Amino acid sequence: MQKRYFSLPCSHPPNGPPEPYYQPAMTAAGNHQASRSTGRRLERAGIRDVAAAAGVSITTVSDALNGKGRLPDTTRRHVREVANRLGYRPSAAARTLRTGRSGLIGLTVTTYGEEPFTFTEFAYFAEMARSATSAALARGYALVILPASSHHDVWSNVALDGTVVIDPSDHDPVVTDLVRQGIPVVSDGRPTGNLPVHAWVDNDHEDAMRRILDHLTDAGARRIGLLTGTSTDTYTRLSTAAYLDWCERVGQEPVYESYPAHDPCAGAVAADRLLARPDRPDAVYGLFDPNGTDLLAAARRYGLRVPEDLLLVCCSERAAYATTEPPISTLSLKPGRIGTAVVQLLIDAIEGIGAGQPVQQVMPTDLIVRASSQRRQPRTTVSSPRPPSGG
Amino acid sequence: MQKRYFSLPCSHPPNGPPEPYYQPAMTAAGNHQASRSTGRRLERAGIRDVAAAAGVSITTVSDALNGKGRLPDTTRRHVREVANRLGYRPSAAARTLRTGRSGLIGLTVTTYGEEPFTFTEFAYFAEMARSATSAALARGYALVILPASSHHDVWSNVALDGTVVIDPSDHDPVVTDLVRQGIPVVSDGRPTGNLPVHAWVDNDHEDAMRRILDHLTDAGARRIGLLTGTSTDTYTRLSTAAYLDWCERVGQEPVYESYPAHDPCAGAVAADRLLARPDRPDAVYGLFDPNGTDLLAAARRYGLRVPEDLLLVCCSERAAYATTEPPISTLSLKPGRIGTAVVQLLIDAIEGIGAGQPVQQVMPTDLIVRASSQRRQPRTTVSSPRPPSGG
DNA sequence: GCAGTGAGAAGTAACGTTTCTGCATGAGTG
DNA sequence: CACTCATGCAGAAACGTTACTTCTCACTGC
Repeated sequence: MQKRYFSLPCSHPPNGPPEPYYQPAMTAAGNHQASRSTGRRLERAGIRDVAAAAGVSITTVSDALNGKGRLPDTTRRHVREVANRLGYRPSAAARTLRTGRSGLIGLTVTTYGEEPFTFTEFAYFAEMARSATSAALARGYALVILPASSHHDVWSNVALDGTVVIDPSDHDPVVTDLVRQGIPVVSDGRPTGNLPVHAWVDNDHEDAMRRILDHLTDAGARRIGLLTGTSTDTYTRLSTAAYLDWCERVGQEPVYESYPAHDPCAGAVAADRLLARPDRPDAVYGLFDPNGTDLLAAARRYGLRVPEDLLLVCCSERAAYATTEPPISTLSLKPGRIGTAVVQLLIDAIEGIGAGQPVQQVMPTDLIVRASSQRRQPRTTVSSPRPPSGG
Repeated sequence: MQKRYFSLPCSHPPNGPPEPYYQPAMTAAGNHQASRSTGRRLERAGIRDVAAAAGVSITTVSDALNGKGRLPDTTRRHVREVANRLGYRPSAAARTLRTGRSGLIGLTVTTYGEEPFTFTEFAYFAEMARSATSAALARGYALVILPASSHHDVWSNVALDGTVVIDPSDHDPVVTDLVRQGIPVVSDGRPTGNLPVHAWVDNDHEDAMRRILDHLTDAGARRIGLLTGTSTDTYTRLSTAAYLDWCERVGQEPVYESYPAHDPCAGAVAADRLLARPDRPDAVYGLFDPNGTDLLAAARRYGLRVPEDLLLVCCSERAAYATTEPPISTLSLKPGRIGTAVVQLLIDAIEGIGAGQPVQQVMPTDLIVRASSQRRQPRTTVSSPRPPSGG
């Protein structure tokens, strides 16, 4: 026991708080150590040491600490006290090897460049990761952050009970490999292609689109434009399809511009293009996080007032949109709820709850209405609606 | 191989993409399985199966795959091919148990409430975590997110090679326990008390404070106020001390208000208090992330123009401060660099590089000067400096 | 012809748990 | 009184690696 303290920069005395049942217990560990030829570094007390010190078998120690077996409370308490006194910590590796459970969940984010996180979806990811961590912890699991397209080494070096994948790409090799190994995978976002995930959680993007378009119409919009992406992920696809669908239903000619969503500059250019069109929309919804500022800047360049001349909504989790001039209405995907749901489904799959049935869970979104999409503002004089410039 | 697919909600045919070298290889695993009495779930190929299939011993397999031992390239290649064909993945748990290395690093964030992340430092934490993850991955380690004051269970359930602690509190029980187990701990932020971390990384807060105060003076400030915290963490302590020191040196009466930094509302109140004082400062530095908006709002309430009547700087990583009206100068702690440095030090300690000497590393900060702290603005007419209202 | 050498590979003991099985003992039954 | 049966515990076999030691040749130099 003292030896352990010698090598540590620890200033308090080697004798801990007074404990009952004190015996020269570490001698057992000492003998044990002496019997082993390999001199390892800092010797931690193992289950054997506890068993020897408590005068029972290792079976009894294991059972006592794990609440299993048929043991009277006296034995259980005694073993626990001894374990405590020796500072015994079970080896996670040994337990994992034996039980096949590591208590570890992978959190995988798709990477666009070298860095493991995408910046475009950062606020979303941050909140999602936060809630996922919370949810996992609450059920006794910890999250390991892993990049989707990493060196394979890292992936195979960590024992995962399951993995959460955010926006998996088509035929993601990592996901396929994990599933092939029998490791449950749950994705945030509908998997494209036929990626064999066990479950997924996604927002109801079609419903969200309809609600936004209706909201803009209610606010007086006559021609609603869309800023969308060229990529083929489900979010973009579903949203754009819902927009086109809505246009057809209400009889509006679609007015949209698409750009590669992962290119931060392209958004501003596309926003400009959209407002430069002869059939300029009097309301725009931007599918991606930076579109709010992009559109606001473009509107300024064209001398358009928001919301008087142009109504604006964008999909984002950024708190900053509450304090822009004017504040911009946003659609929140509620990443916190998603993160929680994904983790719950994954752990259910890991623990065999729900019979391993694949599950799809569609989550609602939140439309946060701010000044940018309201013609009638509470604290302002009512401005008469302006006729749209092109129709 | 087919059996594995049966239990999966996988819609594509059981035969994957065409693979070279296909043989009924799983029979090896099958026999292996048959020889064992316990019928476990999905059988993964183990090193034994590879050895049997390749017609060599498990030692040879291990050596071939790990690049060790004395093996001719032919054997090595052969073993690798067989391993590949069987889809062999070494068991991380077994490796960890045997080698004592898990390749896992804990990332611990102090929690104020129930949630594992602090919101106040969120932009800082996000960037720090991102870069720490990158740095760890680059050296073959993965990060596990763990809350500082969590159920002890989670901590002892994961085999950690080391831990990064962000802003450890006084005598943190988790840190003390980890160190007692001989697990290297490196902290972001100087440890308070005599917490026995192996190394720490921190910004040069005194230097930062001096630079900011000098900058504000250069911009015309006559009386510089400080918005600071009541807590006793080193950041607050060092910064406040440096401020007082500077005041004494230049002969200015200190003008500061402190508030509990973890209370989001208190900041706005304290900002108000600061500007309501009879000896109102004509420049303010806010130590915490939200202080920029707090102070801007307070200035508006008092009819003070920024930067004409009040110069403003605050310590934050928020990108949003670049687009406020006016844009606010910020001090960036460069969390990316910190995250990288912390991880490097930790992995050095884990791998025994640097002889286990405790290391302290002080990192520079970045002052990002924006309109809020410049009386002379590039694109504006020069406004004559106003006399400070109180002195 | 024979010890010496070194390559190539096999044998086997750990690593620290959990869990299955088994062995006593004593109390309750017909 | 033989019997079941529950209780309290111990023994030992995994779990899947890695690493240390040993073995077998074939080839060298003397």
